Amino acid sequence: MTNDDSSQITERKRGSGVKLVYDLLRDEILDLKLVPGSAIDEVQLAARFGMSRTPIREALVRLAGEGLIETLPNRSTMVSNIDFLGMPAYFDALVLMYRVTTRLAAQHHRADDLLIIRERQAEFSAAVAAQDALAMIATNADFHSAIAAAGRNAYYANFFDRLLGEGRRMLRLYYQSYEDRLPARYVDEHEEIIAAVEARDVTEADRLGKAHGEQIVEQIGRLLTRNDRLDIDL
Amino acid sequence: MTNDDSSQITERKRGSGVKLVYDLLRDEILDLKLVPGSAIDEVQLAARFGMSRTPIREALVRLAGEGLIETLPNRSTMVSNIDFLGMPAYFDALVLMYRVTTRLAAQHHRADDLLIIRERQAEFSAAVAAQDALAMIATNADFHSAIAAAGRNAYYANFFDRLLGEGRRMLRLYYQSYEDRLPARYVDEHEEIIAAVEARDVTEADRLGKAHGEQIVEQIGRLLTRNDRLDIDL
DNA sequence: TGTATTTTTTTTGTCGACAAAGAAAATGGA
DNA sequence: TCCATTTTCTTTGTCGACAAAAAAAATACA
Repeated sequence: MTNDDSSQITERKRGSGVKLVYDLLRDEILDLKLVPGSAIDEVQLAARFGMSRTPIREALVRLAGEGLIETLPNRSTMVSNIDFLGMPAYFDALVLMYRVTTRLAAQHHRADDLLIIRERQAEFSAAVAAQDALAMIATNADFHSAIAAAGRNAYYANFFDRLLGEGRRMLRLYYQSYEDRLPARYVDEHEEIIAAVEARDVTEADRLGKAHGEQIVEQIGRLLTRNDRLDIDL
Repeated sequence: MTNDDSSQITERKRGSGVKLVYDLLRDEILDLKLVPGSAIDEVQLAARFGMSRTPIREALVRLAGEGLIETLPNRSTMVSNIDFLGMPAYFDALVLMYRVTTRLAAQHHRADDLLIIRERQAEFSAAVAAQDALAMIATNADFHSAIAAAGRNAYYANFFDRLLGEGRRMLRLYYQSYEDRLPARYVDEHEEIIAAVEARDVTEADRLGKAHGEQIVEQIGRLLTRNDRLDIDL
């Protein structure tokens, strides 16, 4: 069981609590362990983590800042719903960022960037081999995040990270249904991207980034049109 | 003294305090009333606003989430420094967003969007006429934010808003030196943009957005190379 | 039985207080 | 006088408690 919460009330370092709660909650939201629309109770979380409501609250504020939870004034805070109506806009932004970050990585990457990128790709590849859907999704996001970091534009990288986070939830929907269908293809595409980046072939990097993004978008779109009975309310 | 804080301790509605502090602090940061690098004291703010540290803290957490303040663990939190080293990256992102949002506005705007955009343009024009530098900067950002909103892509709009916010600080530096130099030109350019958006001329909107962005970038660049003795530490 | 009103419950927003973590100041020794 | 160590001071991080708001339940009335 991954969700074993026999939380021993261990001594925590001052200030580490917020990050702990934030990271865990963020992961649970992005992995859809916390269903969109479900309520979040502060006191319950406080009990679960063995701490006061204050640090919990701070973590929630940060999550709200990223749009991962929504907080009705004076009333319950809940996990944000996936904005299906906004998906065209999302995909538009995502593909553009795929292009821009890959292109910039080809231009500005340094030697050690490639090491990190290859590491992420190895992790992704391992997750695919292990058929671990959750790990695939997370490591895929990490891979592209590393590409963005190599592009040396913090503004794009931040924005892209946010998009990838939101994307994790949609990909989770995807892999819930089609489980281990064609991720091998993504491994190959990642390899191509790495090659283009290493060769500093900006045009090719741009093309591959665009193709990779549109690929994913198309897959998700196909899922949503074929299997539109989701256990999540719009 | 602009900072006259004879704050009468008036009754506030529950939950309004955070927004109050957040908005005011954000404005003060973006207008450079709070100097980058200067320390922020929670108890002082609490006294100033006549409330407890808790809502102050929440406002600070949100500001930190947007990168407007930085918080050293256990030690003072301070207004974020302007990242001059990252300026090329910033300008790159800014110009791209000028293009994308203007282009999308031309595609997707609706009738009432234009009303709002014209309103913002009127406010900007008024600020220029009144030679009110701070108002010029703020209303200029509002104008482009309205354009982005008309583009109907919340992801771009959010990102662009963040960039424009950061830009307000740099523009503030600009107008501190060159005061009321050539904003009239911007008014005209805004009018051209409005016309292109209204005509749904995507190509022209893209071109104008790009030109407008590069214009501003060039201005700031010229300032920084000519007058590099800033009263702000890197 | 159905609806309006009151009461209770639940959950958030705010507060004051205290402990921890550094930084600054004070002390002591050479 | 200079440096190391201890002490004080400042500022944050966390806590438990209480009040406000809204929802849910209970009550009263037709």
